[in-house]
Amino acid sequence: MVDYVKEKLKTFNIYEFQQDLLDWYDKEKRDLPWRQDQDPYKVWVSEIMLQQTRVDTVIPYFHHFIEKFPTIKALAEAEEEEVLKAWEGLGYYSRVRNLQAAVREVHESYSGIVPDTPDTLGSLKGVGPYTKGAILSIAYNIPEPAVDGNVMRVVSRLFSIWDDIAKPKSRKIFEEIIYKIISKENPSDFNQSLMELGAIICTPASPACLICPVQEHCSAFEEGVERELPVKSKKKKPLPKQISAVVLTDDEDNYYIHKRPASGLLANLWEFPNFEMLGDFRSYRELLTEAMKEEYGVTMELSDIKGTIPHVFSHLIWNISVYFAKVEDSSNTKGLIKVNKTEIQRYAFPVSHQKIMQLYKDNQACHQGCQAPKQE
DNA sequence: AATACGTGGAC
DNA sequence: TGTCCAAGTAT
Repeated sequence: MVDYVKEKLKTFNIYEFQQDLLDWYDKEKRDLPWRQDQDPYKVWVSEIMLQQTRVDTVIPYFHHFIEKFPTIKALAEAEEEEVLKAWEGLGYYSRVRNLQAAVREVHESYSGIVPDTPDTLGSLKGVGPYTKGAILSIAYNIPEPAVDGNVMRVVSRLFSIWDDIAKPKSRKIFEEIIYKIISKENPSDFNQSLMELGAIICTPASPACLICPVQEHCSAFEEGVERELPVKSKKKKPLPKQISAVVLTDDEDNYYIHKRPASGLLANLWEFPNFEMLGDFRSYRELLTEAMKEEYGVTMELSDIKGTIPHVFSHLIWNISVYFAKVEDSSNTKGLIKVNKTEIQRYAFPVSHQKIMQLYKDNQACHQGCQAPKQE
């Protein structure tokens, strides 16, 4: 452990800190659906969902997911298509593919019991250092650190730690501190209370130090630097890309859609056929027509652009120009699958393509409305 | 170590 | 409108 942390720990009253924090948590903790019990499976699902995702966003997904897949067995035996559909719109879709793979391993190799040892638990797909510690502590009451963004922010303020929390190696510093200060009597509530404090009081932009239950233990507050911490280096800007997409239909109102590869961006999700436009923007219609012919063997008459849908990822931006088209020969659609407008609801799409579908539906509704004005 | 991987909300 | 996220993991 580095010297400046050792120094801070000497004057840190661990027992009183635990008492103050846990008392506050008892009174103020939010009533969240994954806090009903300590079922390791439900704790696991909630921790995966909560990765890089806000509590308010997760709540409805958690209810639906647990209702649909209430147990390890249920999730292990479910179709991947159905599982992805339950995750639709949550983002970071590899999380749920890894979760199901790991749950299947637990089901088959560990009699359906979520492992309670760091090595075995950490060997499961999608279970990294944070999630491992969260499950061990929250579900099994084992005093392991669960260091996420909240904990790094809170602890960096408590001990005035100026290391850059965006750097991977910084996490070790925080884990060492947690090992020293974690409650051995109640590691479950201790870890959760630290995260809860970060979510409610010790927030990034304007921490509510005046009502903080552990204000008197906080080095950053004492020094008046709580707004300067934590140090977090910035990430680079997303790279913009021009995409053209086609809502391809036939005379029977079927859609022709494409399944994305099993790895990489939006893995295993469905999409409308689309291509990155690298050429001259004046010839995008021709580029798109050629690409559709080459990639899928599709010939069609392309509409004008019906709209543009921006989609911002963390590392890139799609500007999706949307076209409509009817297939000329529906037997010639290699690599696309045909679904009717009822069936299409069973397939999981990224949000950008849900918006494309909505654009198409709105356009149709308007069209019908114009042709058939309502009667008096 | 640095980058890929989603989305919607807050300021 | 732009910027920064929010209970991270895999490669």
